[in-house]
Amino acid sequence: MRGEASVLHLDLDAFFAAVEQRDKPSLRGKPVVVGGVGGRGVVSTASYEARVFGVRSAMSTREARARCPHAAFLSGRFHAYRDTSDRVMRLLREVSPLVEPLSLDEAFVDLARSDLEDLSVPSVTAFAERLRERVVHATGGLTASVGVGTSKFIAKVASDLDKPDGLVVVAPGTEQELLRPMDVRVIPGVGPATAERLRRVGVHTVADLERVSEDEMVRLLGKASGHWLYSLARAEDDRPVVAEREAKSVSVEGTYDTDLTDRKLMESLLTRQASDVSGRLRKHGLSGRTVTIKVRLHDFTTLSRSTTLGSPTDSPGTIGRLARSLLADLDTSGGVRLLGVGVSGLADWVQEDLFGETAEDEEEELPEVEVPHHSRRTWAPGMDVVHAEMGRGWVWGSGRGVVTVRFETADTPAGPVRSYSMEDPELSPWRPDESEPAPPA
DNA sequence: TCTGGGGTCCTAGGACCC
DNA sequence: TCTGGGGTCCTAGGACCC
Repeated sequence: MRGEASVLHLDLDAFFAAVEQRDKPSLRGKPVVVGGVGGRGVVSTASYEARVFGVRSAMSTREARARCPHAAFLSGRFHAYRDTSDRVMRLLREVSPLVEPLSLDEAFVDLARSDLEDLSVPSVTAFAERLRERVVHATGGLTASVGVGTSKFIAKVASDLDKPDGLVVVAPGTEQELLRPMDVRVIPGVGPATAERLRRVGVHTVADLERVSEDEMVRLLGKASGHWLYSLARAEDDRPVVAEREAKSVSVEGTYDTDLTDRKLMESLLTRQASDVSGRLRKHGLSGRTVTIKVRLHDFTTLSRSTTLGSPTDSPGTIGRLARSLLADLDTSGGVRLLGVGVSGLADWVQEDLFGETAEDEEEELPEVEVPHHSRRTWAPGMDVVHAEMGRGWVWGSGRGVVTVRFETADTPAGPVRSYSMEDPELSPWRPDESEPAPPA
């Protein structure tokens, strides 16, 4: 905790929805919901017009539709969000070299490293107001809520106090009186589970929490959380603003509209995910030693299995092979709703292959295939898995704009199954009056 | 047809080593 | 017959964040 309010937290208001409203004037003033539009999608961001109807982040899209049927439901344009976010982060870096992005729409800025010499409350307030105006200008009209305080914790709490389009500067020395009446959930790290544990011992507010001894807190919540909460309850937070943080893991996962039961299909999907992970590792010059798969069963139980190599890899073949072998040990007979692949234990170098590049280490090229028009019509966004005959292969559709084509060639009836996915925005919308071909046997 | 995706951090137990 | 103790690595699961 510093002597002056020099930590700034900026949060773009209803960011994804605001970008959509900026780019599509017809959506302005109307409820907009960005998130998964499939059968198992959840809301990522709701515009303030949609929040009036009780639509919230992390709510299932199904429920959001029930609450606000007339909202525009959009699946998101991440390039546009990334682009707008970059503009904001660039602007913040003009203000201070020490900017810590937390996500596309949030960042801490260390004002102690800015050109602002006078860190008094009036000076910081005027500075933050100017910054908010510059954000509006830089983004083509998006507003931001800003909080400033003597620590990250206080700055973040402050930015939340006057949303949207607000500014709160917490004067040094007033932190505890601000926090005491607040719910314990304002403390970062206190989620539903911790809040429930605290509630059971009669702790609801930060003031309640302040009365609990450090030993008691550690007994209740474990070492790390106990000490952490003990400090934050007293507004003690010395975490520095850190500009560069290295990635610790890279992962890809997907939830399917219909539970998967076909092991061959699961293996195909893992293979595809492994290649996506590999691509992202390579793009950033990374490789990792630990490969993990994540499997969520039909009843939402979530399993993970991992294995660690002697040296790091970024090879799609290696990652895919390990992922498939980890899956082999799991009982998925009840159906699988989510599959994922991740790599951790990252190093910014790849082990030199002492024996030279081996061909089998790379996944073989998947075939380029033309998806015939008749199969496109059978695809439906958010619908159950769709099967369509297609020459010697057949098409499975799952998830918006993604078609997975799977081949079982006539000459190798029991041979290897290969698959690839393609994204095709033209595949929607689905026209329900059109008949579907029968699924393959 | 409740419950995304991409992350981080923590805990606890077992293996293994000295 | 006894059965310490610290450190590190690995695995699995869970809580949490945006």
